[in-house]
This record gives sequence, C-alpha cells and structure tokens, in this order.
Amino acid sequence: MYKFLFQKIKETIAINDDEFEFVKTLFIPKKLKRRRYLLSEGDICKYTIFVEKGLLRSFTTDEKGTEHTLQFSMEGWWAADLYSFFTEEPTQFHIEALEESEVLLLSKPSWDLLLEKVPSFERYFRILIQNNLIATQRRLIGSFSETAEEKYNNLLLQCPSIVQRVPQHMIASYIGISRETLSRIRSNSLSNL
Amino acid sequence: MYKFLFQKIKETIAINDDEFEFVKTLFIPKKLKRRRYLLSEGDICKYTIFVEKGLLRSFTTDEKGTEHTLQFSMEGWWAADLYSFFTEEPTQFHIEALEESEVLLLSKPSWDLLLEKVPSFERYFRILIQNNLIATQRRLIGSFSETAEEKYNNLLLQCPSIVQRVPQHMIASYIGISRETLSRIRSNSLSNL
DNA sequence: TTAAATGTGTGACATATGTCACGTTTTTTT
DNA sequence: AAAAAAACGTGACATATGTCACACATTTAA
Repeated sequence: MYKFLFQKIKETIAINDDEFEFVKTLFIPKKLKRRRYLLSEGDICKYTIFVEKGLLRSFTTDEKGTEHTLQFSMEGWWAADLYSFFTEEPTQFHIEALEESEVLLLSKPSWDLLLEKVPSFERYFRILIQNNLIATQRRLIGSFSETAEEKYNNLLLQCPSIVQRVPQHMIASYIGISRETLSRIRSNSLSNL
Repeated sequence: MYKFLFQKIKETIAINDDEFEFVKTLFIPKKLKRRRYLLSEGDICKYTIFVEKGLLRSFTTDEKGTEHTLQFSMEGWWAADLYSFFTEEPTQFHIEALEESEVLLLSKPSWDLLLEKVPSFERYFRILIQNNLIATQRRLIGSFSETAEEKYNNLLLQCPSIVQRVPQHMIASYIGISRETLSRIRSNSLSNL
C-alpha cells in the first residue's frame, strides 16, 4: 500500500527506514470505487492525496455546466486543491476516481507535523510543486499557440497512458477542446495512415 | 536596492539580520535599460531574477513568430525559466525589461548555498512556487472557459497595475487573444459606460 | 525637429472550433 | 439477459476570434 509513496520519495530526497515508518503513520489509507468523489465543489480540501493505485481526475464545472479537467493523477502522483488546502476556503474543484483506486490521505495537521519532524520534505514538496508548475506553464502556452490537433498529438506523445485509460470527452476537457472536435481529429488521423 | 527582497522574504519566513546580510552577498545587483534582455531563447537560464524596481516580461515566440507572454514580473516578484535553471537545458523563453529596472540575480551555485546555509529558504521558495502554480492553474482553466472579454475584465480586476504599465499587444499575448480583438473589446466597453 | 520605430484602431473577410441534434455503440448495472 | 447509462460519431450550422491590410497616433531616437 505504501510502495509507490516510498519509491517516489526516495527519487528526490534521502530518508531512512525509521523516518519512513513515521511518515507511514501520518497517512490515512483509503480504497475508492469507481466514480466516487474525494472532493466536491464547495468542500474544504482537507487532504492532499497520494495515489497508490488507480486514477483520479481533478476538474471544475463552469456556469454553462461544461467540465474542465485540471489534472489526471495516476499511480505515484498527487492530487489536491492546494489553494483550498492551505487557506481552508471552499474549493471550486471536484476530485473523482476514474478507476477503482487506493489512495493515501495527508491532512493539514499531518502535513505540518511531517515538515516539522522531517524537514527534508520541504524540499520534496518544493520540487514536486515546481515540476507541476513547469508542466502547467507549458500547457498554458500550448493552449495559446497550438491547434486542437497539435494539442491532442502532443498529449499522445507525452502521456499515452492517460489517453488509453480515460474516456475521450475527458481528454477533450483536459486539452480544452470540445468532445466533437476531438472525435473528428481522431477519425481524420486514422484516415491518414 | 534590497528593500523589496527583505520585505518579501519576511512576509513568509523569519530570518534575522545576520542571515539577511549573508543573503545579500549571494545576489548580484544589476541595472537594466528598457528593452534589454536578461534571457534569450537558446540561452541557459543562469539566474533566478528578483525585481527590485521596474518590470520584466517572460515570453516565448512560436513558429509563426507570435509572442506568448508567460508572466510579467514587477517589484517584489521573481522571474526565471525554472526548467532551464535547474536542468541547464537551453530555454525557450525570453526575459526582457519593459521599463528601466533594477534586479538581483541569484545563480545556481548561490541558490544551492542559500538553501544549505539558511534552510528555511526551502520553505520560502516552496510557498512562492506554490502560489505561482495556483495562479497558473487558474489562468489555464480560464483560458478554457472564459471568452476574450472575460479574460480581459478579470485581468483588469486582478492586476490593474499591469494593464496600466504594459502595451496592449502584450496584454493580449498574456491572456491569449489577438491584439485586434483586445482593441475591439476595449472600445466596446467604453461605449457601454 | 524630423525621421523612424512602436503602438493602436478598424474594416473586410476567413476559418477553426463550438453548438445542437440525433443515432449508434459500448459499458455498466440490475 | 434486459434495461439504463455512458460514451462516441457525425452532419448541419453558428460564431467568436483570428488574419490581413492600412491609416493614424504616439513615443523614441537621431
């Protein structure tokens, strides 16, 4: 249950077995069925979520009812609304399980305790967030400069596994195009083989 | 010259005067004329840049020659291509001074030394980057869900000072619309007064 | 003070993408 | 196995925004 967590942490910082045993005590393991929500609009985001198994999606719904996907989080990744988590303001996001999933929940008090007792986690989270920022900046620039087809092809190159595991209309909402446009792009690229 | 730096640091972490004197020695002060570049496409981003005075812009140029503005950095803000800074890969960004500016440069070795000697800076940078991530995520969702007019009006609400200090076509490239569209939005909202 | 460079406004037109509607296929649930 | 729900494909059409072109205004530099 803590396999990916341990592995991912060790990729960026050095922690010993004792420390990891302590880390373990801070997380709440949870199993989720498909389509279950971990966070809904209006909630306060009480946990940062680490995915050990399965796949989560973070998204918002605008006034017209259209969904916009911020992130897919698969094994070894995190999910949360950081703004709501730190300010304790209500969130605008939903986080749902797209597959049967196993997650580890880290509450705010546990987060604080973690940084206090194992200061090197400050570095771990900084790097994690930094990589997320770099990726999000790229998506933003891409959303300005790329055509719908380029957006899809780039996603295929960069995250083929996401495209395989997720329904098309959610892929569309992740790259910021309509599901119909994505459907047409896919049928066109088939005829170009 | 270090006024904003000191102030901004104290907003998030506690550091004493001795530590600040040490911090000072790590930064390279630099004055910049208008339109001077601190970073050009293909360079390796050698410094993270803190703005004491003036205004910087980070942007990319796509294959068609269209500019896309990632960020404006005014007094008290940072600028850099974090990806290039940490990987030492060539950058795709340009960073230019939009006004006569005074900046403080922090090289990679100095950055490393800073975190080693004053570990609380890990926290400072984590929070800095985290706030940037939250803002960038909002821009991304906005780029999916808002009309050109909404994008402009929201920017007016959130960063009126940027809109005042920066040429319109750069504002357009920041919210991801053409300069002509922005020009029409502005003339329309005038007639609605 | 003049010339050059930069920035802005606006008309005419093109087009990529969204929207709506409906049918079919696939998956999930009972 | 049947029914319900979710997902996908596709035609017809609408439209917001981009593109191109050129005039005018403003700022900067010579």
